Amino acid sequence: MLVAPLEFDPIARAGDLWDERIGDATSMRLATSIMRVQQLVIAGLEAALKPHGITFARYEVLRLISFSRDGYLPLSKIGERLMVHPTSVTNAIDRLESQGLVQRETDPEDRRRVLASLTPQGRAVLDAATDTLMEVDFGVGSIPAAQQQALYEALTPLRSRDFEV
Amino acid sequence: MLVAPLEFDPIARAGDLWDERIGDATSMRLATSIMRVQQLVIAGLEAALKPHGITFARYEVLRLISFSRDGYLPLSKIGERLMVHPTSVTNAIDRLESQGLVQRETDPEDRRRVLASLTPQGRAVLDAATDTLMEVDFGVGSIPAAQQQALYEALTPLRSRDFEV
DNA sequence: TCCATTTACTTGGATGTCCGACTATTTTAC
DNA sequence: GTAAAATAGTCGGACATCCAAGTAAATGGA
Repeated sequence: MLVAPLEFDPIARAGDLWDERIGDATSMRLATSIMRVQQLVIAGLEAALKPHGITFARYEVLRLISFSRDGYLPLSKIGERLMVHPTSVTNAIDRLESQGLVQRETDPEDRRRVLASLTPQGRAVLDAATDTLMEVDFGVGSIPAAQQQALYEALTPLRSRDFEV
Repeated sequence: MLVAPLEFDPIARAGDLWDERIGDATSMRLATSIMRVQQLVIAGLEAALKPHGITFARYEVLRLISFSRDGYLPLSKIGERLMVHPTSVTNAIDRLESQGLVQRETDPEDRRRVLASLTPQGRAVLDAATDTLMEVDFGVGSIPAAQQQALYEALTPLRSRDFEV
C-alpha cells in the first residue's frame, strides 16, 4: 500500500487544538511524532528487507549475533541488548532457526542458557540484507547526513534511562 | 518488568564495529535509535494508560474523534490521520465499541462510510487518560521542555514524505 | 442506463510485542 | 548440604500492525 503524503500535519493541528486545554502540548506532539516516525521508518525497512525473507526484528538479531566475539550469543543477551522481552527473542530465534539462518545450542557451561549462532545461510542473508539497507539509508535518508548524528544524540535522553514497564 | 538501564550503548557500539564495513554507520545508528526510543516511550505510555483500560493506539483514536468538528469521524479519516492501515482502525474501533467508549453509525450521506463518535464514557475515559498522560509528560519528560520543540521539528523530515509500504 | 472502477469497511491470516505462568538449572543463604 | 531464591528459556494469551481478499455502495464512462 502507498501511504499518502500529508496534506497537513495532523499532529501539529492536534496540538494547536489542545493548547487551550493543556497549556503546552509540546510533549504530546513529540510523543506522537516519535510514534509516527517509527511507523514510517520501519515500514521502509520492512519493505526493503522483504525480498530477503526477513523482518527488521530478525535482521537485528542476525546482526547482533554477527557482532559477538565468539560467533554466538545467549538469548538473554540478545533480549537485553535489543531491549525486548525474552519471549520476543524466543519468537525471533524460532523463526530464524526454521528458516535455517541460525542454530540453537545449549551452553555446556550453564545448561539454562541457549546459544544462538549464524549458519552460513544466515551470514549470507545478513550481508545481503545489510547491503540493501545501506542502499535505502536505513530509512532515514530524508535527514541530511550531516544532521543524522545530531538527531541521534538528541534522542539519547530517551534511550538511556530506567523504565518501569 | 523492569528494563535495566544501559550499562553501555549497544547501538553506538554496533556502529563502531561496523564502521570498517559500511564506512559511516550513522544512518544505521539513527534508525536503530528511533526503534529503541519508540519502544521505551510507548512502554511508558501503555503503563500510564493501563489503569484506564485502554492502549495508546485506542487513546489516539479517542483523541482524534474528540477533535472532530461534528463529534464523529469516518473510519477512513482516522486511519488517514494516524497513518495506519484501515484494518487497524477497524480493530481499534471494535475494541472501543465493545468497551462502550465509541459508537458506530452508518453515514446516511454515503452508506459505505461508518462514523465513529464518543459515548459519554468515552469522553470521560479520554479526559482522565489525558490528565494521566500529562502527568507523565507523555513519556518524553527526559527531554528538557525547552528542547522538545526542537526535537519535534528535527523529526519532521521523517514524518512528511511519501512512503512505499 | 448499465457495467467497470473506485472507495469504505470487514474478515482471516501472519508477525511482533508484551505479560503471566511454568520448567529447568544455577546460585545463595542458612 | 539442602532448601529458597534467582536466572534462562518457553508456552499460551492479549494486542496492534500489516497484507490479501471479499462485500457493499458510490462514481464514471460508454
